[in-house]
Amino acid sequence: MEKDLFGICPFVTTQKILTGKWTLIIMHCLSERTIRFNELQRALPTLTSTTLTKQLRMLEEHGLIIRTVYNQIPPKVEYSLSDLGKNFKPVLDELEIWGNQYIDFIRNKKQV
Amino acid sequence: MEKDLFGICPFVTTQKILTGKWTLIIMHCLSERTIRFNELQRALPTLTSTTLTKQLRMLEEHGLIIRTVYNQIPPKVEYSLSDLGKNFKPVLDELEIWGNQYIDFIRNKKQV
DNA sequence: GAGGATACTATCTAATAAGATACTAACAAT
DNA sequence: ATTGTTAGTATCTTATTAGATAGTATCCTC
Repeated sequence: MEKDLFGICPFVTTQKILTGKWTLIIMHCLSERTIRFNELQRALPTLTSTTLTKQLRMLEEHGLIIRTVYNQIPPKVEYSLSDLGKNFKPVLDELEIWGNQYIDFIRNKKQV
Repeated sequence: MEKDLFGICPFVTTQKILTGKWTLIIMHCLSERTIRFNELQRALPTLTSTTLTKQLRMLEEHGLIIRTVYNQIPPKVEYSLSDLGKNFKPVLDELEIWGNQYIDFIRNKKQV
């Protein structure tokens, strides 16, 4: 993304944060509850641990999610939303509404 | 994006549509008014015509924007939102709010 | 002592996307 | 005849992402 607009324009800035291919569903999952790494993997079976780790790290770096490590064996790591992440909820809600509209739209197009 | 979730999950589906690096600001510009190719270029000076064309074509293919060609010389082509594109406005509004919050957040972080 | 559970990491390859550069068509004005 | 205008296209290179594969540490249970 352009340096000149990142940190200035809210659209360019947000787009940069949402570049990851899975960020929206991850954010959606976390908006429902705190969740463990493994649970996320099971929820998104087509996503490998390599990619999941990368996306989570990126969201953590951007301050949207919090990673909590429990010092036990076998390991336990929980992911939850930060305040900034929680404030993202209205975006997710609107995205869900629009996304479902879009899905209807393409279904109708195919039927004709 | 995964075929298994595209067209089913609203988040995965929307993320796919928003992959373009400039789609959000383009949608924002078009949500304010119908606009010509050249005007968009001037509004986004760091974006080349190659990339702008690609993004516009993609949004058109997905049914979010409408391309109107006026048969005159020099050429005139206008871009505007379809109904589906207009329905995207609430998402943009929430994104703008959150994006500005995020910008404040990183500014404060840097100051500390 | 073998296998399972968890949450990864390292390395590499493949796929996708962005951008640089140069060019085009057609007419109007100078 | 040359220049300007608009909305692109074609080609190529570079950058960014995703994903495949294999492996790690530590303890518990069988």
